[in-house]
Amino acid sequence: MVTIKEVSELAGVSQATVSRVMNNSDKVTDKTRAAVEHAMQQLGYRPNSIAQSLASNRSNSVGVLVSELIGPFYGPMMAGIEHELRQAHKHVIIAAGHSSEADELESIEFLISRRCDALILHVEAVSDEYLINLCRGSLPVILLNRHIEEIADHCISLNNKIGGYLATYELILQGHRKIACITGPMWKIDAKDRFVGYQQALNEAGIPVQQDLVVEGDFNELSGNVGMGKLLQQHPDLTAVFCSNDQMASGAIDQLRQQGRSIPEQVSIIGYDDATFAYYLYPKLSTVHYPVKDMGEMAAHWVLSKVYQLKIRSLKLVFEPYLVLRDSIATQS
Amino acid sequence: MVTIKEVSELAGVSQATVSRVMNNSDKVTDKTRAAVEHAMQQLGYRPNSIAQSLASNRSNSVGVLVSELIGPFYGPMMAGIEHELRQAHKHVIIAAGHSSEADELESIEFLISRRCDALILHVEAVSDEYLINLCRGSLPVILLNRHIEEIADHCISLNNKIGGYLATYELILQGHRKIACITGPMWKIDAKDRFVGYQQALNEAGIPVQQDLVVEGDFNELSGNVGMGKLLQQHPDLTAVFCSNDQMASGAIDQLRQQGRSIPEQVSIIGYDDATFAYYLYPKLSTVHYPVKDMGEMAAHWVLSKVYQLKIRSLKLVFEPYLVLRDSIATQS
DNA sequence: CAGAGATCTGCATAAGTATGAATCCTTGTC
DNA sequence: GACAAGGATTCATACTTATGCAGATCTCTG
Repeated sequence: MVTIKEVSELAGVSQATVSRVMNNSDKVTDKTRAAVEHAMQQLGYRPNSIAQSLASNRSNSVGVLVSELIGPFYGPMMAGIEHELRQAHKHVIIAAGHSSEADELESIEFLISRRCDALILHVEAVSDEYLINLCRGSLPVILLNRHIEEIADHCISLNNKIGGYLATYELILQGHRKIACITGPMWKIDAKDRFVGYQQALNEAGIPVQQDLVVEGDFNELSGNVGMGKLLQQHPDLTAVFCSNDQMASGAIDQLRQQGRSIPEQVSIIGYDDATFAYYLYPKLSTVHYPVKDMGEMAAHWVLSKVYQLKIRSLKLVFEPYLVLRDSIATQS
Repeated sequence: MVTIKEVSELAGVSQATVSRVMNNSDKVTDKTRAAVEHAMQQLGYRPNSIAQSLASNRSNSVGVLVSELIGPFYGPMMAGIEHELRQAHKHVIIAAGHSSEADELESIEFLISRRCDALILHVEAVSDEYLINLCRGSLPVILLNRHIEEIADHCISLNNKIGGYLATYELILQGHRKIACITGPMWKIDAKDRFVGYQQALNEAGIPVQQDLVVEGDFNELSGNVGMGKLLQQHPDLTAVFCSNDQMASGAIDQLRQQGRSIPEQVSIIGYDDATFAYYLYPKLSTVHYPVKDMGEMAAHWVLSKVYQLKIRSLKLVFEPYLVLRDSIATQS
């Protein structure tokens, strides 16, 4: 590998000058710059970024930890992050946490030991306390899809209340009154917020919230299927269901179809997340779009601005979801 | 940050000894080892992996380039790679190429300049020549999902002929005789091979291959939709279709439904890839499973064995797909 | 107990770049 | 032509760890 030294010798300057040419930090004459650049060309010089990192105490790499690499979330998120960071010539080092606390902690250690300049975390299992502590440290950390009040300025999250509200409001708007809800696991703040939005929309429309129109799922498909079964048993006359994510919506659709109910003619369905497969469901699922990619981009922007001093137009920390209307909702008269 | 020096001072040994304790390369007395480890504990020492890399000329990182981060493919692939490499404490640096030659080339440069110990590439746009050259260099490179004869031992690929064969064979087995095919773009070797498998299965069954039962698509949904339209126009009596990927299968299903054909009762469909959404289609799509995750794992194994001298049981370079039968195929009598 | 041999430890240097301090050179002024 | 001012360049050192070689210590044998 050709080093800065060889370049300097060929160009007839010192190593320091070559370094300065690369970082165009200090003033360099056009003439010497040209000479150096020519020498670099000629030798096919590539700076050794490891050595750069050691000397500058900057690794130029950002660690990204996601709870799961598989699933509809990770792709768009990573795409957003990678795209933005790369333009700034920063490296993305990834790690997966597999939704287990031990794994997530280990992954964070792993990334720290790699001397990442910043961390973008999409974690589930790790405790608030740990994260608060982490953020208080010297290593810049941004949390994706998680909101912790004490370190709110380190959190990029989605306003799930609005999402739940929008979904329910749309159903109301289409004339539905008997609107069921299959929630996510209520210990998850996301699930809770979405449910809050649901209640709020009903309240505003003067429709009482009936406890037995609400079933708690676990964000997996099967629970949507089972939940739908329960709901139909108790309320055969319901006309619409808000599912707290698309997986459960898919399960619910299966159950409805099994019972011979047509969608959306007899029962309207709305999901949440706008996962890739939502489009492929039949009928194509109307849902609440979760702007994961935008949020990934924003996390990258945050890092670029806080860590690498790039000027960023604006930093938005709380995102708002929006409706994606497809074919799973019908007007109820 | 606490360095090896501080550790050595606290432990009362030299830096070299501390280094040896970490790498347990040379013999170290249990006593001194204990002293050193105690000191490390006490100071909360974390080795600086940047410095390690510089000194050892090993970055312990593997560059992974994928053409697209979004899409059903890369999640499982990345998961497979990350999982295996992490167990060996290697870092994964990712880059996306966006299916453009310039971007892919730049990404490769980018990863090389990061001094990756090896590269795992999933590229589309870059030429064979370039890759052959790259593989001839000193940096270990493995190609995922691409087969180039000259460097076959650097390629992990899927036997697409078998896949096409299996899919078609299954349709024949279910009694179908009038089997159409929506291929991918024929300049892609994958698409071609899948089609070859289709032809072979028909030949073996003594069914003539009819050119007007074959339509060329572009792997996107719309082309499946359009292609299906054409096929139905010319052959209203066809009973089965082999689609060269799941996206096109989805498009074909839409078209069939639009024309009031029931699936699988009137027309059977089989896809290819087993993308996540295949399960969510209606009817749940029977398809050919593409073992992306396994292939990602194998790429990681390859790297671990070639670059880091880990012992790996076996290296498999050509994978075989298998059928996943769900609800989109019916028996034809 | 001497001495050979084996085992362990320390010294010194190397890896490639960044950067503050010091020096050199250029330019302009009188 | 001398000198100052300021810009361009170089010098020297730092960043942190790995490792060949030499030296130190220990173990065992005769």
